[in-house]
Amino acid sequence: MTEKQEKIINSALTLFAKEGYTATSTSKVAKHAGVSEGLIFRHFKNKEGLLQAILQQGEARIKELFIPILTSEDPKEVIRLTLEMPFSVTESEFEFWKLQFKLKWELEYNNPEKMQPLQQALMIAFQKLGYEIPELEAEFIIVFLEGISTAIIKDNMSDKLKFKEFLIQKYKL
Amino acid sequence: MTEKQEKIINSALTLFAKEGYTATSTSKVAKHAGVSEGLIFRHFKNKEGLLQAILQQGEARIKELFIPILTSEDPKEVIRLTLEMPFSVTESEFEFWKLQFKLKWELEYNNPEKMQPLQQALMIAFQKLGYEIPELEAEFIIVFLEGISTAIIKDNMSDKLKFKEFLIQKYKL
DNA sequence: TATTTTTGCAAGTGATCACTCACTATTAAA
DNA sequence: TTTAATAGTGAGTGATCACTTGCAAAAATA
Repeated sequence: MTEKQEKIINSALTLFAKEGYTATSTSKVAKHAGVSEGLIFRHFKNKEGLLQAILQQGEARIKELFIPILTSEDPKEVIRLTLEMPFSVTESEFEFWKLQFKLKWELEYNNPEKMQPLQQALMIAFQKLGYEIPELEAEFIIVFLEGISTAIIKDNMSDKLKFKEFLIQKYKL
Repeated sequence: MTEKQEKIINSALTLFAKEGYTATSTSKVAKHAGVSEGLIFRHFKNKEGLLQAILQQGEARIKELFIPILTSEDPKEVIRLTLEMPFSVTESEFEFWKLQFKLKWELEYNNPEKMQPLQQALMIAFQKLGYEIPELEAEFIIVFLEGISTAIIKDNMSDKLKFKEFLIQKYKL
């Protein structure tokens, strides 16, 4: 991975997350990265290839965030870590996180199965805690996660800290 | 409103909701509607004007769906009707509903204040029911609504009916 | 050191973009 | 029935789109 190659990926991530994939031209990416437009196609074949490179690189980073949740034996910790996740996305991951949501609507990128290991872990956690319908409790959290994430990315939440504490209290974690 | 004008609006709504606003060209809209491309600009000035016409027309229809919730005196009914809303979007409103979500991410259309009357009504409902922190309970529902809507539009919900019943039971409605 | 491979750029390519313009057909008012 | 306004068309416009090509510089390999 050359220095210019990384600059292209970073610029593209920034612009795709801000303006959207379709609305961002390859010439804009090149200008932002300070390289010739042709170089994008030399390295990534086409615009779609550039996007895939960004996604591949980002998903590798995201996967690590799931490890502590999926390996925990304590059911309350599983639920707490899951609910806290959207509140603890770092500045550096924020752009990639936002891009994921944009792509879900802009292109028809639909892979809910990405969430399934988490949903399974949540179900087991609720089972351990004696909830009546653990599958639906787990699905409830997954569905709710989408709402929290949107509210945080769009900065529509009145008080993040208060809301987080409210959730923890609601599930007695 | 001429017949061709309506055809343009309907075609644009369909295509914008399916392919996205930026990715849908005015020539595509014209072809789908069976009119000349120039007519779009005669009637709506530009592409943005066409979008605004769609939004204006749709929002008028949507507002009516909120009336029964906002006028109800029964707190349990307020909450139940709110939670049931995403499950009862009719076939004919589905496209417009989907478009709303697409635009929220594609363009930076961000007007959370549209939800505020509903959030206020929910807060009062939770207050009447004696909940400890009614403001956060109301915000919780609003945030959750985003998640349910996404799951339904993207068809990611295992069993809509079961999930709806689960929600009603959860709030003892 | 000589040769090959990779990296990079500038200047293109045709296609498509949103939009305009000159003009005709239809409708409505005078 | 004449006049004026509106509805509608089709062939354009320059700008921008994703992408290609030819060639030079740099780096890696021999």
